[in-house]
Order: sequence, then structure tokens, then C-alpha cells
Amino acid sequence: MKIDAAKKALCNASDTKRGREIQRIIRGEIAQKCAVKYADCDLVAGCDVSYRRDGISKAAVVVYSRIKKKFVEEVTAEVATEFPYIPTFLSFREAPALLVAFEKLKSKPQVFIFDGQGLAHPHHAGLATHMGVVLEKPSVGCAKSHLYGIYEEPPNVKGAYTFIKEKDGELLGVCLRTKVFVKPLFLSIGWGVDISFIMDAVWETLTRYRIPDVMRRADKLSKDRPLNWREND
DNA sequence: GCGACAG
DNA sequence: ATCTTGTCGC
Repeated sequence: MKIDAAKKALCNASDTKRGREIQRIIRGEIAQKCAVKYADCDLVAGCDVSYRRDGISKAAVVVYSRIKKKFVEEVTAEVATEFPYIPTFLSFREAPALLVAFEKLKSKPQVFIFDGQGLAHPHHAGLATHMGVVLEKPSVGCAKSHLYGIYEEPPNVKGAYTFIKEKDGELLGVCLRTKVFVKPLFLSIGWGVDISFIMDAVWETLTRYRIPDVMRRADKLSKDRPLNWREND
């Protein structure tokens, strides 16, 4: 799929100062209303990135067809890791590899799920929101731990959830118990979607594990090593 | 000043 | 995220 050049430029920051400026721009592009209904979507993409000590970042994107009830495409991309991991600046570390992978996609997913926050970010510019704006596609944040927002621990029952809110009460996402006796997930609104949308998108491929299958697949694929892989370089 | 801090 | 050994359980 093609990606707008101007939008791609919002994925690179020389430093955190510039990164914060970009996040302010991203925040300004957040849609006020849900433009698409999950029920009308077919292709859902799960996106993840792994990092190796040799300085390579590997992005993986898997596409699930709701109509066919199966995965229909997988792509990966490796690029040099340029940005360090700094809390609240995750986008600049993961986006470069993800963009290369997205451009390899033959299909056109209508929904993108990321391994991080969306609006549940101090500047409402988490990875999912950031990429949603860049791709101009509905996006969902699916994080394994908390970063920002006020919430309470949901009851120990599968499906139980609580809301994650901004200090002023604005809804950012939900803390969802996907499995009993296991830490809950932190879902948050990315771009162009609402609370029910992100709940449906994650629930769609949730089985016996804590993480939805679409994200587990992307995670595994991003960590796959070539067959002729060898220890010492 | 102190604690928190996606992956 | 990555690294890393053993261990518990179906």
C-alpha cells in the first residue's frame, strides 16, 4: 500500500525536542468522531517490531480477513535501529521499520492494531494514534502494560474491563481482562475509532491466551530468524 | 523534589 | 524490547 510522503516525514525525529513538536501535530489531527464501523471492516492488520542486538529492527504485519476467518497476508521488513527507546517516544523507534513493511502489503487493511498505546499517552500521541494519522486508517492501541491515564484494576473475570481516562474525564481506552489470573491488557483509541471499536477488534481474535491471535502472530513473525541464522555474526 | 515510565 | 536456566503443568 502507498503512504503519503508528507505523512511519512512525521515518523522521523532528530531528537526528543523535534519529536515533541511532531506529537503536537499528531494530536491536532485526531478525528473527533468514529468514521468507520467495525462491522463494515474485513481486513485487520496486527503490527509489531522486534529488536536485535546487532542493531536491526524487524517489523512484521499480519492481515486477518474477518470474512474468510483466516490470515491472508504476512510481510516483514528489516531496517537499522536509529532511535533509542525513550518512554513516550516509542513511535520514532518503531515507525521506520513499520513503514517499510506497510509498503510491501499487497492487500489494504481497513484496521491496524499496534503493540502500544493510542490516546493513553501524555500527549495523546501514542504509537497507534501516531500511525493512524500517518496511514490515515482506523487504528487501535493494544499494550501489555500501563503508561498513562487513570484507571482501576478490572475484576478477575475474563471480559471484565474498566475505563482509562484523562484527568478531565475524557475516555482514552479500556483496561481489559482477557484471561483470569493474568495481567490485563491496556487498549486505547488510536485514530478514527471509538471504545466499542477497539473492544471488538481485540476480541475478534482472542482465544485462550492473554494476547489476541492477530498480535501473537505479528509478534512471533517479527522474532523469526532466517533459517541459515548463526550466532557470531 | 519524587515516582512513573508503551516496547 | 532482549537476555537467560530452570521449573511447573497439561
